[in-house]
Amino acid sequence: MSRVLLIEDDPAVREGLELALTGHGYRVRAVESGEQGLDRLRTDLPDVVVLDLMLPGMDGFEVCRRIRAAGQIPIIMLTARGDDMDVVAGLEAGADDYVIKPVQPRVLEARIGAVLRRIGRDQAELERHGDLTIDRAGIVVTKRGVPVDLAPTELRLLFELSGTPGRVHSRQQLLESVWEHGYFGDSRLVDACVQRLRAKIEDDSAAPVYVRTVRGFGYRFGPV
Amino acid sequence: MSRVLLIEDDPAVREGLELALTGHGYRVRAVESGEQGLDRLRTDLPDVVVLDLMLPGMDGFEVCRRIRAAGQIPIIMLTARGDDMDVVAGLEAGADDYVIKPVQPRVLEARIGAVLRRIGRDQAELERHGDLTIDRAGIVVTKRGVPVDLAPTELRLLFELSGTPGRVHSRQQLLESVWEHGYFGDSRLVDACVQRLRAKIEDDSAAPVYVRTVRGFGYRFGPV
DNA sequence: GAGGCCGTGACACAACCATGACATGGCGAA
DNA sequence: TTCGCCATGTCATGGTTGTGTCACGGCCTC
Repeated sequence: MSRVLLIEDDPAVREGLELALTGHGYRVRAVESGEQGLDRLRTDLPDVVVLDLMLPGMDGFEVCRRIRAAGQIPIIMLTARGDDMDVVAGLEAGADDYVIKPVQPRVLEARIGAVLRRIGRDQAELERHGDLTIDRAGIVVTKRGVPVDLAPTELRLLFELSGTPGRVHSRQQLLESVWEHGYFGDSRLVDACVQRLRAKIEDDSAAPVYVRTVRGFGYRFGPV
Repeated sequence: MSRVLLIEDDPAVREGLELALTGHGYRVRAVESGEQGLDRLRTDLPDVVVLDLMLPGMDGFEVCRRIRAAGQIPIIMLTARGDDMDVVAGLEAGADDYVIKPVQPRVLEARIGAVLRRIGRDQAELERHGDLTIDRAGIVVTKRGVPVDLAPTELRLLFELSGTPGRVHSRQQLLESVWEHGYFGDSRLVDACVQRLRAKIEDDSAAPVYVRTVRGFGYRFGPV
């Protein structure tokens, strides 16, 4: 089931499209401004963004550029009939496709389907946590777009922690889930691995942002 | 330099677009009927087809379907303003994109650019991955135009890996998908096959570009 | 201020992978 | 049919990289 982020200020259009898309099996998140859309982007990780060009506040082109900067989520623009120059500008701002208003739900569905087919199984599954991007399928972690070179155990540890952000994992739990085979040794092993991981993903490993220590309990990924 | 096959019966539009596209660095072949277009398709191997829907003789939808049947060359439709149902039908017939008449050359160029950019990282009939071209239908792999002689298992391995570029395949997964029959033996078998494959497709098998090792996890085709 | 908890760096060995050699078996050519 | 080639699986070797352990020292908490 694919997730669609719909950014459209006109309530009638928004609700109509939301209904139509939901009815066709998409999970839709509909918001009414670019700012809200960019907020949602970080938490919802949609597979495709449908973006109205004419928005109050931040305009569609700016939103488009910012979404592009954040990753490779495909963008379908909604544009007023006849504004060919808008189309050109939108495509140059990084949009993948456009649909001319008034929008026929069937047309939009066809376009979304086409975009998803193209993107396919490739990059549908990127997790973003602040500056960090985690691609579990590709086993790639990037920070601000730069790949980070992590060892296997460090990767498994990061995957485990980032799988449930905000939750504290005890050393014992981590030994069982990351190291798998019943482990007898010192639980300080986890500390060592955390340290190596921090050295690679944190800006300042003395003040970690991603992997935080919860004194007396274990480690937590992400926000406080 | 990309090749465009333009199928358009109106001489004024045809010549105007031909001129504009040529001026922007495309090699354009312009014909005036679907039949001529299909003929040209075989000899010219264009990177993209621009197809008018309203054609004398064989109509655009039929041409579209036949181009699709012949391969995965992307198709951009030219459609009359306001015919949303034509758009849907065109997309269902296999078109990748559409532009509404009257056509602004800049719009068409942007659409062609967008389509070609997508192909770049996606797949046409021939998948291109850097210097490597994979023709799954013809079971042919060429490198810089030179056919590479691969053994059956090496081919299956390459197909499996390149089918999901960027995704890491574990040795176990590969044993199941490439070797099929429930396999007990050493998973180092995969290593051996990878090594043989590399010897044939990599420039420097010590610094592989196509099939990369992901230590502790498996192998990945393509980009980092 | 004391005790416990954690971060840090060093180091040895263990795991992992590339490589080449070799045995086997299937298939086609003569 | 027989021979020979080629594809494939197995194994041993060696180099590289990752990992577990330890000891020390700092910091937080009580």
